[in-house]
Amino acid sequence: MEYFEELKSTKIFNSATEFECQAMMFCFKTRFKTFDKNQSIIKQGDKMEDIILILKGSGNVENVDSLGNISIVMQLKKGDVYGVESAYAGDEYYKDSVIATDKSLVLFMNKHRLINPCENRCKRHDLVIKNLMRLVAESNIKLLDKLNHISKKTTREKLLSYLSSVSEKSKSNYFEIPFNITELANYLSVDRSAMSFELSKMKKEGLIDYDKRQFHLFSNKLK
Amino acid sequence: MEYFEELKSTKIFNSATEFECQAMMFCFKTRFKTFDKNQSIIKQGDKMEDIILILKGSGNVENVDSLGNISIVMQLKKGDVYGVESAYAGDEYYKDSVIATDKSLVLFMNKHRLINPCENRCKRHDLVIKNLMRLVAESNIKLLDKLNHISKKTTREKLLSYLSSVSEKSKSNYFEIPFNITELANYLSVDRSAMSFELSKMKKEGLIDYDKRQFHLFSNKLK
DNA sequence: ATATTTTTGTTGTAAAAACAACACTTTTTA
DNA sequence: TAAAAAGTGTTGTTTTTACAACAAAAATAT
Repeated sequence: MEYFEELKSTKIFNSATEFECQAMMFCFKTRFKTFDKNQSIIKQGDKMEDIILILKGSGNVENVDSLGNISIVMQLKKGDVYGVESAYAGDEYYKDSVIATDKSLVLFMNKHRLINPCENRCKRHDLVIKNLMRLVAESNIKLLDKLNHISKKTTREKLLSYLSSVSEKSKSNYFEIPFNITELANYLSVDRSAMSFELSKMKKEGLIDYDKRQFHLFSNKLK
Repeated sequence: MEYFEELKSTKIFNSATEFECQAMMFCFKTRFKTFDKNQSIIKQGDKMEDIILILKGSGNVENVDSLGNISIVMQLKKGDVYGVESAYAGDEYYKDSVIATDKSLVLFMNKHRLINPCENRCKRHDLVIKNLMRLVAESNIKLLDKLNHISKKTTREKLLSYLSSVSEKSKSNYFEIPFNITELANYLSVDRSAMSFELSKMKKEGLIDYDKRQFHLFSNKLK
């Protein structure tokens, strides 16, 4: 079966055999599709038919509001899904776009087939739902994390909250962030130039050092 | 069985019989507890043992950061749970407080017992997990909603984004918000006095009208 | 390898927000 | 029902932000 190895390595299909996977692929009416960097995997406003699973590569969930402001809602890595909450909420249209940030392989699964109890009684469906639960819980954590950062009043506080959290996750004061500067500004919902200015200021003050996506946080200076 | 009616009316236990509920109460090592308005149901930083379910009343999930700023993360209503994501993430301590906003009845369920496959093979456990999934998905939606509001640049935009969303949900331009003014400021992460000032300004401009928690949105004026 | 596009840092200016202080109102409590 | 506490609206001041514009650097495409 094509792509079985990729499926096997995700949290959602991890415990299924090749045969079971094949049955589910049929049951969920799946399609595999590849995307180049910067291609749209999902377009905000399009009719929502599928829940997607990233099998290779990565993507950004982006939202454009009525004034044209772009916000990066969250990032998707290998094994992540997008659309589960919306499917449960019964949304008809995608509320965000998903843009590939690398060459990517994506699995599209029919949302009704995936979240509703299976008439075909395909053996592993219940287990997949259980696995999905863990993924949705993780997505929740990501959102809470982001909320924590952007709830801060000043740009500096937002930056420090974000950088500290990445630093903590990587268990080091030296770490790489998964955004470029422009994207980080969109993620933190601040003006890019103002943020860039604030970063330089923090560098001058000896709070942080950085080059491209590489950061060093002088945590001893953060009283 | 005590409180069976309350359990029955929640999404998570909705499909279980009294006997099954009783078994699960034992299996999840549950405790029922009542709270007065403004009492702490959960204290940020306390050891996390339980996932809670609101059976009567309501509560606010609040987070206090290192600078003392209070943020209302989300609201919990009857049938809502708190702590599922943290349990999956393996958090040891509660990351937020939950404060009763009414006289409330709360069910405490041991987190390990709830989220792990059941050795006792208690019949309905799988179904409960599936129901839980829907709740976590809903909580996800709430967070995305909030994120949408506070990602806006100005206080006015935040207010309009929030008020529009409440208006939409209540399908009317006249609606009641579930916050007082101070709480709304904490929810939107803006300064209370500045927000109060902005609200008056919007009232003067004829964009909105309000009194206490009652709002009227003149949507025709919002270009 | 060169041209083109995108990203980045910097600046000045105008707008908006936070903060602090205070009087007044409403709600809670004893 | 009186006293205390909590919530609200308003104001002036200071700090911070957004916005616009531009040059330089880096990344991408041809």
